[in-house]
Amino acid sequence: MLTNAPKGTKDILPNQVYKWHYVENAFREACSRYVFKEMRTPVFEHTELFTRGVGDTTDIVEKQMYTFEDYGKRSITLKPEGTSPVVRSFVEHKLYADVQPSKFYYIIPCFRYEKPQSGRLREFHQMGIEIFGTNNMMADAEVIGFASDFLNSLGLHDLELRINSIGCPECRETYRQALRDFLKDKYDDLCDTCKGRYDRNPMRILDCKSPVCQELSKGAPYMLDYLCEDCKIAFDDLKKNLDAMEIPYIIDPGIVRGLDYYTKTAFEFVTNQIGAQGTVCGGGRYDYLIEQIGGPPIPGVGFGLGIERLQLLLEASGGAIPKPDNLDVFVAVMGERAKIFGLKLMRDLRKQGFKTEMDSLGRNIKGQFKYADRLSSNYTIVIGDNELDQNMVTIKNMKTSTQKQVPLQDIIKEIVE
RNA sequence: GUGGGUGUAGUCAAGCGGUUAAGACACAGGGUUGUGGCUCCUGCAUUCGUGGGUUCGAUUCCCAUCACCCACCCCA
Repeated sequence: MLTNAPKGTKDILPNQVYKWHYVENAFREACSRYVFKEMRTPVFEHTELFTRGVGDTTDIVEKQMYTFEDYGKRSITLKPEGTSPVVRSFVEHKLYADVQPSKFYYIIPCFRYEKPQSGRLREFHQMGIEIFGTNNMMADAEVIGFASDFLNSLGLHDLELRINSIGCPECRETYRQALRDFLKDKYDDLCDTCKGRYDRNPMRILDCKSPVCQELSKGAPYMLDYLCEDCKIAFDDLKKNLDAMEIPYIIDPGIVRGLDYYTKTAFEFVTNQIGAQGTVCGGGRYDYLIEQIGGPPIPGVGFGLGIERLQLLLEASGGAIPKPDNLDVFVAVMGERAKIFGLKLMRDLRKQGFKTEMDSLGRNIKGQFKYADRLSSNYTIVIGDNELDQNMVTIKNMKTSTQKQVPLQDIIKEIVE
């Protein structure tokens, strides 16, 4: 147990971490082009932020949060998602007094007590963006367009973008009732899980996997048909914007976000290449969240993108992430004098910006070359008594297997070319 | 929370009731007392996730337990 990471957590090992750097750097660059500024918030927050923000009847809040009491008797929760903390910080620091709209991004760990499976962990990582302060569907389109561009930039082109409108609190309740009315006399035939959904979230019944429920829900009304005028205009607007930006999408009336704060726009980027958990990126609009948390009535829209799922997808789609070079120079030494000399040389080379390494296990010269090879060094510098006596070093190009003796002062010149 | 699958070295694995647990890769050392990638040699599991049970005998059969994986649910 002592040597096992906790269930649902994963170490990112040194030979894998370059993939994370690559993806994170690409994301930061995209954010820079789209003019989103990073916001860093604590790993934990007051529990109430999430019960109020995410919604206290959601699965996340009901049974998935890592909540504990600290020594000051405060109820603390490890972030289960990224949006509420950004909202909290926005309100706390009164950033709505800055020029609007506000555009933020974050790269964070999230924690949910889940049963782990492929693409689902208890600690996972999200990159996300948020736009606060505009009702304009341009913002929704920008957020979706950002996700699309970012994914494309990683060589991922065949993700499916699904969009939907889940309405505002008013029209959604009308719709739910319409759905219940439709299913009322079919209730007894629904599967057990859907019987539970009937009261709580009848919209879920529509995408139940059970063939019986699928049959029963045929002909059921769509949320899209129950949108109020305002929501309908917004959805049409969104589609118009996406068309203008030439972003392909499919309308999926089955999309329902699991966090209560969403309104109107809901979207997902989905793949079938990484198992059952195929939603790589999910987001939408949340017009009442900021107000609910105690801020002014300011609307917002954003998305969260799962880094682990992204990595799985990159793996599955063969998207090659370039491996960084391991080593420029290996300094091989023979004897005590050479070692002392090599130590200084290694330090100089590193100061000059070269990735440089020496052996510290006392390997013989053959062993040192083998080690240099394992580190895929471009050059190996050999220092022995001969070299020291002549004030020269031997430089071997490991790729071409050629070597020559050069004066000490010419080492760097030799390596650079 | 519910279901299914798997657990033999760092990794991939064979063995499936009988004396010392194949093999490959990796790793370490050597063949060459100053030169890597190829080749050759040597080393590398008193033990088969853990604990019980059955048996003269268990890595092999049974039970429990733990871990990992996958799916449902839900989500990133």
